[in-house]
Amino acid sequence: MASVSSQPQFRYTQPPSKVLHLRNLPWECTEEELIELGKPFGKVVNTKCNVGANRNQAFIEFADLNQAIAMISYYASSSEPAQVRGKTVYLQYSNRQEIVNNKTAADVAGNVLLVTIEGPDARLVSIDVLHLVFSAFGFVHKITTFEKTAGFQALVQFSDAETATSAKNALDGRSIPRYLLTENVGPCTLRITYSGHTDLSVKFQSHRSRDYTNPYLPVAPSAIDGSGQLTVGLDGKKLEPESNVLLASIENMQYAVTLEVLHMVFSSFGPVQKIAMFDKNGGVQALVQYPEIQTAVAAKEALEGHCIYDGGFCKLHLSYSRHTDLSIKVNNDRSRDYTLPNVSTVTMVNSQPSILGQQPSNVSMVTTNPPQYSGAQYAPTEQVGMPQPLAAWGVAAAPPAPQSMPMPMPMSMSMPMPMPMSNHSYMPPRYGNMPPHPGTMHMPSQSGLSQTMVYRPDHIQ
DNA sequence: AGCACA
Repeated sequence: MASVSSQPQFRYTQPPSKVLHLRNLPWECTEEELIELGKPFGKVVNTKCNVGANRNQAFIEFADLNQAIAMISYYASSSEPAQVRGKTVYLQYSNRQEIVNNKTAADVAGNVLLVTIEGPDARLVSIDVLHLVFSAFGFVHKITTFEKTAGFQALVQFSDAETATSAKNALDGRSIPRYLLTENVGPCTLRITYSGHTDLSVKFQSHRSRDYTNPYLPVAPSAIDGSGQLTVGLDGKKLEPESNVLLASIENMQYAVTLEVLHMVFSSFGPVQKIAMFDKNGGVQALVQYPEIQTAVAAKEALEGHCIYDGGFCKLHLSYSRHTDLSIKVNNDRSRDYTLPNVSTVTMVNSQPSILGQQPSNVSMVTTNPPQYSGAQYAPTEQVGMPQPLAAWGVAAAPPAPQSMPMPMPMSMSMPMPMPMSNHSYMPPRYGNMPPHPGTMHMPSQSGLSQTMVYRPDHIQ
């Protein structure tokens, strides 16, 4: 009962302190402005701004008590009051002797970001999408994801605080571009603060965590079945059984994708036996049959996510079909069996003006001499055309140019392959003449290669 | 216009 202090809550004179209390500050007064204000009187060693319910109070701590006294004394007798941005601020000694800055980790810039993915389908966002998004700002060392009361969160580790800061500034409050998400995933907004961590501990490559600096890290046992086969991809999705038949869906189909175009694109990997195109929930899909599973695998890995046309148009999404042999009933503009001894069909395909350049789409040649996609083909060929990643985020100010840090050790399971055509005899098309398409932009791939430009027809200019 | 989220 006797514990209530007899001290008045506010006194009109206070014992000197090297900490000064400021009030009536302008909205969102910065630390810099406080330092500017105190600097004439001594060394400001600490500040705290945005204090109080109205966030218009602050504290300045001087190195020496005499400096604080000098400032108070000066303004006590000055005809000009202390001002910040023309607003009079009121000074007095603080009733504390030092500023205690309970800066949380979230306030201290660090190399690791705490990312909260907001949205009803947030947990459907794969770690690969996060990696792609954050790689636009620099090499991402590690990512861990977890569920907390705050929702679905990720820790994203960069080399340094500067890189992390540029990512934070550009991405905080923004939504992941729709084209990076599958159709079943709703809008996902990113909330980003700094994490107190400096180095994440990643034990396994899994659908929950990755260490991009250590591709030899074992894959999580939970992702491997009894046979030692991967049943879960590193993105956490179940791996479909491989098949010689690919299901291609075409996103953002601004231009007609014909059977011939598909044949040409897919023939780069080996002979295409059959193609069947059909409409599926508003889009166009196609089944593409190779004789060999390996060919389909190569085509899928190389083409997945890439666009048939420059500019983000006609983006391919590939999966393995359950089919192994398509039954083509009729050769028309939607379906074709290239194995039939139908001279007119073969002639037509081979006499197609060689849109791809000099390379004839000679099926047998490709068959006997399949393209090899070795590491040498990682050589970036499209730096000129590297799009700014953030246009899709609706950011007015251009972000720093994406740094295409090469992976020290590419993880073959998650690395997008460079376009197979890049080093072929014809040149990949450059950005330039394509009609712009608002709202569509490409994220840079981890390898630094553009993800676009499978093929560019002459008839589109 | 009066002292720092617990």
